[in-house]
Amino acid sequence: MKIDVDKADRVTLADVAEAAGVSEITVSRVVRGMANVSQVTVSKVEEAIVRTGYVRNRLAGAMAGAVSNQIAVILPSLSNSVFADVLDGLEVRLQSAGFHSVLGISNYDSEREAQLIESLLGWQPAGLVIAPTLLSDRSLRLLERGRLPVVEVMDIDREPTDMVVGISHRQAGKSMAYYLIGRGYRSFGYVGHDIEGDHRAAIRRDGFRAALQENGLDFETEARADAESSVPLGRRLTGQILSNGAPRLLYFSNDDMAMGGLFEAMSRGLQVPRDLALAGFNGLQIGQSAPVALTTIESHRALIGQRAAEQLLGRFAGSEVERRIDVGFTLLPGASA
Amino acid sequence: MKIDVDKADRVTLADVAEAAGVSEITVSRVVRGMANVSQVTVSKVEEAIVRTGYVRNRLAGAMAGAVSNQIAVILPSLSNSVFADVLDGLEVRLQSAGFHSVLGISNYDSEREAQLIESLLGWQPAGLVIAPTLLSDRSLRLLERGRLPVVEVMDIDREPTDMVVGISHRQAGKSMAYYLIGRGYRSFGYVGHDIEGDHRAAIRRDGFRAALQENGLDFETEARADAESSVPLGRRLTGQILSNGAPRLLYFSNDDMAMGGLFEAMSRGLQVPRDLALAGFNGLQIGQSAPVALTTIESHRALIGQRAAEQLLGRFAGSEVERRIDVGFTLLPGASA
DNA sequence: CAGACTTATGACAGCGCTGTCAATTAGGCC
DNA sequence: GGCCTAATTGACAGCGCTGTCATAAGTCTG
Repeated sequence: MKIDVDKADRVTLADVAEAAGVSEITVSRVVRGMANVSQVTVSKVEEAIVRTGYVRNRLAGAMAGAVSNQIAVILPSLSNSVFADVLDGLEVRLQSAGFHSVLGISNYDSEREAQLIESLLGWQPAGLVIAPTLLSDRSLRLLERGRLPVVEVMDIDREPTDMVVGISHRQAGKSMAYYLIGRGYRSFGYVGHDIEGDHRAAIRRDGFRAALQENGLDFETEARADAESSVPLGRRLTGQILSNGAPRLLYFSNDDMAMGGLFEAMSRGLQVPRDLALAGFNGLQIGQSAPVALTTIESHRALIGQRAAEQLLGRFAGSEVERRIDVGFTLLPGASA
Repeated sequence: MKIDVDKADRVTLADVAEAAGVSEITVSRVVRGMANVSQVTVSKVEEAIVRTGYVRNRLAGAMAGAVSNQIAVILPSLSNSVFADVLDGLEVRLQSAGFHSVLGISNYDSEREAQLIESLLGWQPAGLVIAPTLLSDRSLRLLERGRLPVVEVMDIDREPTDMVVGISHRQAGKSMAYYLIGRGYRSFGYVGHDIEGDHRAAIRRDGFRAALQENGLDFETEARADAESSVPLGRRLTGQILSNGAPRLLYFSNDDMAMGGLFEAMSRGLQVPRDLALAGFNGLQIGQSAPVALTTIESHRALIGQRAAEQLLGRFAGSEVERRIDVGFTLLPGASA
């Protein structure tokens, strides 16, 4: 009964074909905008499509062998605007090429990540973009078996399974340290969020520290918490550090944290950078608009998304593409350090 | 040739069935975790699945009549963290129920929105969540024909096609005005972004203004730009207003804009709220952590996403659900006004 | 105007899975 | 032990579309 009702009003290619007086395959060709159909037929079919209210069933299309226009996207989080930016960049390019993203949020959990990969792969997507958390062995096996283009995004500090687009977070950390040392700073502290989960933040910190050590320096203090990065967390940790005699400069795990630090300093009536200097990472717009513009590193997140999309599109088009794309970063010398 | 290769290493139910010495349908039941399979068989099949490296093909599953576990999600933008928050809330609930979202970004363009609806509907999703821009007639027709649960999110100020989850932006605007009038403010200005595209911002402004007029007041100045909302834009427009004798209080189209205003005021050495008072909308975390906490309205964005997900899940479970859910908003009395 | 193409259209099978219904086996009871 | 119910398992068709190959119609040459 219910099935009958469904059948009755679900419009299929066959219905359109009948309405237009042509065969299904011809309608299919019109729908897909293929060239080898005469103008007259095209008009007839288009009219029939409108009349019947046909909506293409891509499920069936993809099943029948045509490739899917879905791209699986796996990100660790969306509450951090960084990944929203990447997704935004991706979407811009993908959509204009007629693709959609199917989303999965791993929440920095490598088990969940594996589940997501498996589950999303089940939709036979045309490609996969992932900002990996840890990529368990199981995940890697799935990706390799998948026979589909895979782009890992964000950091290029390790060997990609297939392709990778991002920046070297180690270099980003080092660059900032060199810059600051060059500016004359000699006393450093670190303020970070949960860098177990966010390994890229950990790599930046390591890079920064390595550069310090090259110059016989090291962090004098570190404040860390097991929470996701946020402005209030940055503020709280900075407060903690300031209570016990702060170093000259604080390096933050990212701009959210650094904004918290800046706010805390302002609240205490400190002069930035005279009394306390601050540096972050990401180049968030808000940091650049602050009364004291943040010294930070612009990580070109949307560009990473766009490039990732282009890598996939290139592969689909059959062209040879680079396996590793470094979009580079830009040090933004603000007023905060 | 190529086809042969594909066939050779694409593992299907049939392969697993053979490996386990049972029928396809039995494997299918195991994969779907159905109850009526004996323990012995389940183990045999699970072993075979691992051995063959089988990955479920949901495309075929959905085609064969089982419902899809995909939810179409259409948002106007992702660069605004507001929608990222909604999406985040959605994902939390959907993922734990085994659903995935297929994403579309309309970029506040109603033509694009219609295209996206049509295109995403082609994947036969189980449900649709949309933060509508304008919903052209064509879009509405598609939604009605779609015979699938639809949740419109963000504002409940107009009649829903099916279900709606959000808040009344008109009320939000009014509430803020009442609060500020109650605090003794009598001189108001408005600073806004492109409210042609963002009709919700327009509604808030209208509500605010209506409340002013109830009290014989009105905006003394307005500064607007045709751009998306952003901190720098807020800063720039505030600067403009301040150059020609500002009103006592500035009402901003949202918190991003208000943060810009706050920064501009600070940069000019103004005391907030003594010299200039500011109010925003959204309750962004950063505004609450600022040295002068922003007076604003918390719009519970993640909650909207979660509730939208629950509406869909409720429908799938066959339960009767409300057509209209007002998640409410919370006025956050900050120090800025 | 025959022969060689090019263009337009269609028939058919099958993608991998699941709903339906039937068949088989096991367990319980008098 | 025979009959009945419950638990397992399987056969079969078909979801809506597109790739492949075949056919029909039109276009050009010399």
